[in-house]
Amino acid sequence: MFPKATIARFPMYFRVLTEYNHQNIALVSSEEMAQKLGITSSQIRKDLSYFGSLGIRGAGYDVAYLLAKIKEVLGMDKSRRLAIIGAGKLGLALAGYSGLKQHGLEVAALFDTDDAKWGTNNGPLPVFPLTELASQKEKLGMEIAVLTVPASAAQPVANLAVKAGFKALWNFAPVRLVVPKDVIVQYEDLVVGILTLSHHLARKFG
Amino acid sequence: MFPKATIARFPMYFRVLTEYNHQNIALVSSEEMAQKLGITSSQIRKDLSYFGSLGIRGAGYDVAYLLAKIKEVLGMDKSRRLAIIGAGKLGLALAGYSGLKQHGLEVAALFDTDDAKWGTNNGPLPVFPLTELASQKEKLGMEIAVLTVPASAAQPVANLAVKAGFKALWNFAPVRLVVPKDVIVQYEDLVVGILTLSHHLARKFG
DNA sequence: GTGAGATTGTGAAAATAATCACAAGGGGAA
DNA sequence: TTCCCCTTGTGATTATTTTCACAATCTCAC
Ligand SMILES: NC(=O)c1ccc[n+]([C@@H]2O[C@H](COP(=O)([O-])OP(=O)(O)OC[C@H]3O[C@@H](n4cnc5c(N)ncnc54)[C@H](O)[C@@H]3O)[C@@H](O)[C@H]2O)c1
Ligand SMILES: NC(=O)c1ccc[n+]([C@@H]2O[C@H](COP(=O)([O-])OP(=O)(O)OC[C@H]3O[C@@H](n4cnc5c(N)ncnc54)[C@H](O)[C@@H]3O)[C@@H](O)[C@H]2O)c1
Repeated sequence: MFPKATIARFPMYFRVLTEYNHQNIALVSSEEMAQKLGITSSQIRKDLSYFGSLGIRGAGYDVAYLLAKIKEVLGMDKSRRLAIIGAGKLGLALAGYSGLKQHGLEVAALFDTDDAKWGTNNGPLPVFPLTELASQKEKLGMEIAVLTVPASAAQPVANLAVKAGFKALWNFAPVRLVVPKDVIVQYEDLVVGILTLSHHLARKFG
Repeated sequence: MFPKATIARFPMYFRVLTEYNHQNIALVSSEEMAQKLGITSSQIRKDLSYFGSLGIRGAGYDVAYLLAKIKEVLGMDKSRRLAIIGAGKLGLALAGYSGLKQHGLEVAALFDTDDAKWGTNNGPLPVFPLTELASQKEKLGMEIAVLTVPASAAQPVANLAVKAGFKALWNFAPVRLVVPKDVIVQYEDLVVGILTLSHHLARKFG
């Protein structure tokens, strides 16, 4: 129903709308948002048109209403709970990232095979042995598994997550995962962004 | 010359080719790579066709040669040095990420305004006061500035980076930056990935 | 050297995404 | 109410990306 490219822009819209909301601005035009976001206003209108007709001609969009709609389509209307598997450098950084909560995403627990990491010494969040993944999933109601383990561990960990009942995996390891087709995997490859920069530098300067 | 979408897949190709190389496999077919990567072989052939004709019909692609070509186009033939600005949770995770070096990217130093972070107590890398950005850029030969500062600091920090002569910024703060048009900004919005998952979960389950 | 089998390279077609351009409303002043 | 101004919503157009399909041509076994 919503194009992928449109879904990918909604988080950005969510953030500027939240800002307008805090400033008690009730109406905002596509042109105003476009300026702030560095994209075209027709892009915004086209994206929002997939909701049906929710703007007010001559005036703009109702900030609070649009915000509610975007939250709904992104599944932010109820808070979703995450399990972070791999309490290493990246896993702990994500666990302490306030941006997640601001988008309705709550890290409920971390998991690791290293017993030195177990317990609550790493901050407010508990680190459990990986063997407890399935039981804690039920207890804490977690829906999304975040994979921040070394590449070599990613596939076995994914298998465990699938067996534990996770239907959505957010994978930071640079590895393609094989999973049943009712399980969705979102790959996060940070190297792409910086190598794109490197590519442009190489073209321009050498 | 190379489509954006193609450039975005090169890092992935680079990794499987490196793997084949370590296994002393000299030739690889597009179908073999495709299987491993979960994409179509025609996608791979089309991507590689922008180099001109470098495969061997009936046999496949020369792993070492293809690797060299991809390195070249991604600017990995010489090692590029990075400055990480913001020695917080994410900045330190990136500083300790071995994947960067494996792709020819070397973190040379971190910068922070917080004097408690200055020095070399955070590991092998020095953390400098932000005021030294320009001078250290020259001394260490850094080309890319990585912004891992709070959203509110991102624009002022970007201004400093531009003034220091950086022509490429890798920005993790959820903020659009205004920069001169000879400066490239690559935005990294981690929330997009996980909200895409959340969206799918909401469609499927509610 | 020849033929069978494999794999590339690439035009053409299809799918997806972005931009354009303007008719259709809605707001608000007088 | 009427008229003017503003902004949406969207069909049409253009751009980009992916997929298809197969001729071209290379390898290798014999
Ligand atoms: N550090 C970064 O900034 C960064 C950036 C992008 C991608 N990544 C990727 O994220 C992953 C983690 O990177 P990192 O830098 O945090 O590494 P890390 O070594 O700091 O952390 C990995 C953690 O996973 C744990 N672990 C190992 N095997 C496990 C298993 N089978 N089950 C559960 N836990 C296990 C380890 O004990 C460790 O705590 C890697 O795949 C890396 O490529 C990291
Ligand atoms: N933590 C994550 O996993 C994560 C994920 C995605 C995006 N981000 C984004 O990355 C940025 C940093 O996040 P974090 O979690 O590392 O925060 P953090 O608070 O741990 O680190 C921020 C660091 O920036 C420093 N700083 C503040 N103002 C500065 C300035 N003007 N110049 C230089 N340094 C300055 C602080 O002293 C601190 O060390 C934020 O914009 C956040 O939205 C973080």
